[in-house]
Parts: sequence; structure tokens; C-alpha cells
Amino acid sequence: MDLAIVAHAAEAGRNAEALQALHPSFPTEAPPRFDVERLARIPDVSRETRADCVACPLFRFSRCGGEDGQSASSTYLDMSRLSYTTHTAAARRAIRHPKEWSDYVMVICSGRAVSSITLPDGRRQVLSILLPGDVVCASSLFEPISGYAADAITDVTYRRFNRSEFKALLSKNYGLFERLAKMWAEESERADQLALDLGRRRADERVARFILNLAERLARRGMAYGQTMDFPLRQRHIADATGLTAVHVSKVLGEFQRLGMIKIHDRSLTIVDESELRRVGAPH
Amino acid sequence: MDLAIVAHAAEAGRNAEALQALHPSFPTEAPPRFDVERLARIPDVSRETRADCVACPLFRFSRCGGEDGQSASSTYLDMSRLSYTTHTAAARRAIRHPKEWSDYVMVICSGRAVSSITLPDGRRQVLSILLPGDVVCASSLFEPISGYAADAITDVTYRRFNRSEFKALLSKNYGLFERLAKMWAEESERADQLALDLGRRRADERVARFILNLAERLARRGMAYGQTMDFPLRQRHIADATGLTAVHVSKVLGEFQRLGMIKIHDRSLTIVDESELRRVGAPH
DNA sequence: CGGGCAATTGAAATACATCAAGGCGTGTGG
DNA sequence: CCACACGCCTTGATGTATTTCAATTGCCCG
Repeated sequence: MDLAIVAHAAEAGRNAEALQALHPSFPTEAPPRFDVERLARIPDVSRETRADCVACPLFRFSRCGGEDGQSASSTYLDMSRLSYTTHTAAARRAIRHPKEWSDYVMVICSGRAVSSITLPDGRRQVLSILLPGDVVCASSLFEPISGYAADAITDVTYRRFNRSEFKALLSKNYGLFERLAKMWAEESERADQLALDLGRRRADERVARFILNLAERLARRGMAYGQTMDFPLRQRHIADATGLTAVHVSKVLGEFQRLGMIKIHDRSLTIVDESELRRVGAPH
Repeated sequence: MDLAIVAHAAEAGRNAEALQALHPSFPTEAPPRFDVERLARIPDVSRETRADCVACPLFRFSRCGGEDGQSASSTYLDMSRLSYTTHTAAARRAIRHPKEWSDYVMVICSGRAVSSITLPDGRRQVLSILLPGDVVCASSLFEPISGYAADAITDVTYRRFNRSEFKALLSKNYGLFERLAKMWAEESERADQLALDLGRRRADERVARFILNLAERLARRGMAYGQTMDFPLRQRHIADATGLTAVHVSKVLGEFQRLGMIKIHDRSLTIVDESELRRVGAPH
């Protein structure tokens, strides 16, 4: 779930040096591809934004007054009042423990993570791959929740916002609520599609769709280089996301590569034959 | 998703006879078990409510100022301004077509229905069994959506509310928004649990949990008679809800009955050995 | 009475899991 | 710097849960 606006807007009006100190890894997340024309199309915001914000993925990939034409200026300014703290988690460490009932909402700033549910016997379902700008657990925006784990895949930086502050802001700002409602709808659809995938699609379809989905989400953030993307995921992650075993994922991926549909190399993935991948990814 | 409050509150302040004319099937949904003590605990609302509202499941099963102690009075009154129309759908007919982009939000009043997504090749995933008080498609509360079907299992009555009216009301009423946020959290959790079930549980676990979930939802509405509940579902519905085939569902249900865990007879289901069913339903 | 949907049951097929072994890269401690 | 352990990926053999196919029955409804 993109709540990029929350995290980004908090950034506005703060000191660039301080930000650099807080999370030096920020600018390295994606190659700096400053799209000046696009920025110019974003009303109000661009004029008030510091250079470091432009490099911040939470800004660049937000739909905060972006292309979709939402009126964002007032929302944007209001949200800058939210306070946050910035944290890091090393690769393979927990960002959020399943039993936690936290008063905070967490947003990923850089790196990759997974959110998942695990059964006592170890079976695990990952609900989503978390990318920069994603809220760690969407339903935690309004209520403290438990039962969800979030784990860093790569080194991750994230920010914690105070939930009650956020809600207080929300109560005064219907525009923000509108955006949230849209996000809810998207989030629900993603969850429903996941159920469809897990309940009714075969292994190769699931894996193909998983890759395509990830590619699209990255592309939307400008984090894809042509048909190539960073791919730090272990096959275990893919397996838990698609409801398969890691062994079977290995076989499916191997087959995809043998058929020339994708290429995986050195922690990056290239979609070679997109149309074929889409065909396997099957009936929309 | 319970949005009972929406449907019920719309009922307030209207004429009892007119209501009876509009949906004569209302009182027949559940045996009239008027819990006077419980009603007395609901602040404000009970005093202003007509007799027919008490019989209305949208009221009786709503959490509209109910036990959970939410302050509901102002919300309740505001919502009575929403207008609606009442409709019926015969068993096995569509309530909502997948391609529909409707300006309305639909709430089930009586009967049972399913909401589902279907692939071009016919594979179908049911996302939820709709009970009285449920919003037909939660994410349609804020945005028109498509791709979701809703079909009546039994004869169904439902109401259509105007989305923009609802949103307008919402914009003026933060209390209502709070309730919605809680609903969102619950809805998300249900979706996530569904993913876990479909991705990581075996057939018998899925079926057991499906039954237990349904029983609990019905019990919460006072629509269970001891351990027995109406069970108009076809095995095809269970199959599509659990990601299995109807044939396999038949085998699992047969086994459950042979083991004395449940009894299915004459479109009703009795949980005979609840603890065993829970054991099979497996690690919480 | 006929026809279609629903449920049951058994036999065969298959998709995926489980088990097991080997290789490769990487970090780590001697 | 080497040895070693460990996580990760691959591949083949085997096992099994679930699907598919098919035949039978009962039931409801026209």
C-alpha cells in the first residue's frame, strides 16, 4: 500500500543535512533520475520542496498531487506536521514482530521487506513485498493490530509515525480521507486478487503473475531499468508469497529461464519475453 | 463486512407500514428473539427505534452503538438521512454483475449470497459468504469497482444506497469514519486470513475453518440455534470459497460426518463435536 | 414423466510436496 | 589465509493430496 504521501510530506520543511545524517542510504535506493518535467506538473509541491526530497522515493513515487490529478496542496501542507522517527533494519532481521501491538504506523523508506503471517507449525504466507513508500501493515493505520510479521529482505530504512497524530490529522482533513479511501479500494483489490491466485491458479501462473506484479509496482516508482529490476528476494520469499515450496519455485523459475521468458542473474531479474510471461500469467 | 449501521439507520424515522410493504420477507430471516435486556444496553438508539427496526437484522446485528461501547448516537441520527431502494433477487440469480460500475453501495438485508471473482476460463474464487448486514462489496463503499460478482444463494433482499450521499455524510462525521476504519481493519484481517488459508492450509483444515467461521458469524448475529445453523450453501460454494473442487469437498464433508464432527441434513448444519472441528481447523 | 442440478463414490491422473544429495557462494573463526 | 559451516539453489527420485473423469443416485421442478 502506498502511503508515500505520509512519509514524504513529513519530510517537507526539514533540514537537508539532518536527513542525510539520519538515513545516508536514501539516495542510493534508485539511480537519480530527476524527471524535471514531471515534477513541474505537480502543483504547489514542487516549489516548496528541497532537493533531498526530490531524491526521496517517498516523494518521487507518491501520488501526492501527482499525475492522477488529485488536489493535493492543502493535504500536503497539513501532513508536514506529522512527526516521525527513522530506523534501520539489517537484511533478514525483523522490522515488526508478530505479537507487537504498536501505537505506530511504519512506512518503508528504502530497501525491500516482506509482511507475512505465520502459523505455529511454521507455515508462512507472505501477504506482500514491501517497497519504498509502502505502509508496513495497511490495517495498522487505524487500529493497533497483531499477528503480522514484517521482515527486512535487504537492509531497510523505515519511519514510524504516531497513529493518533495521524488520525487527528485525518479527522480535520477530508481530502486526505478521500485519498485513503482510494487506497483502501486498491488494497482490497490486491488482497482479493491474491486470494484468487492462491485458490484458483496453478504454480506457473502464480509465479508469472508474481513477477509481473512486482515489475509493475517497481516501474510505477521508477525503480525498473527497462525490463530489468533489482531482485533481492530469496526463492523462499517467492514460495511463501505464492503458496508453494521453495523447491517447486526453483523448478518453475528454472523452466521460465530455459524457455527464455526471464533471466535471473546476480540478484537482478530481466523480463525477456514479456508477452509470453503474460500469457502464462494467464487470463486476466 | 458489517455495515449494518448504514442500512439500519436509514430505516429510522420511516414508516413501519411502508417498510413492511417494501420487504415483507424481513421478519422471516431469523426467529424473532427479541433480547430486551440487550436492547436496553444500546444507548439512545433503542428509545428512538420502531418495532420493525427491532426485527430488522440490520439493526439487531449491527454494532451501531451496541456492546462494543462506541459512541453511536450522533452517527446514528445522521445516517438516517441516507436514502435507499430495496430490491430482491431470487435464489441462484445475480445480485451484481462482474462488469458493473455502479454508483451504489449494496447491503444485504435477508438471505445468503456470495461475492466472487471469476476467470475467463470459469475458475471462480468466492471471497465471502454474504449474510444480512453485509456490504456486498466493501471496497465499493468509496469507489465504483468492477470485476466482482455477487450471486444470491437463497432468495435475497438487499438495499442500494447512493455512494456520493454516503461519502458526503462521511465527510461531516468523523465518528462514522472511526467506525469505518475499524471495519476496514477487520475486513483486511479476514482477507489476509483467507490468503493464509488458501495458500498454506490443507483441504480438511480449510473446510473445518470455513464452517467454524460461518458459524461464528451467524452466532454473532443471533442466527444460530445452538450448534445448528441454516446451511443453504451448495458444495460448489464451499469449493469455490476454499479453493477446492466440489468433489473433494464432498469427500471431506463426508469424512467429517463419518467421524461425528458435524451433521448435515435438510439444508442445515449441526456442529456435533466442536472441539474436534477446531482441532482439525488447526493452529490458530 | 423427463431433465437438469446436486451429491456421492471409485478409479486414474497429475500437480505439487517431500526427501535427499551435491554444488556454489559467503561469511567466520582458527 | 585457509577451513569450515551455513544458507541458497538445483536436480532427481519418490510420495501424496487433490483433481479429473466417470458412473450412479436422488431430488426438485416444469
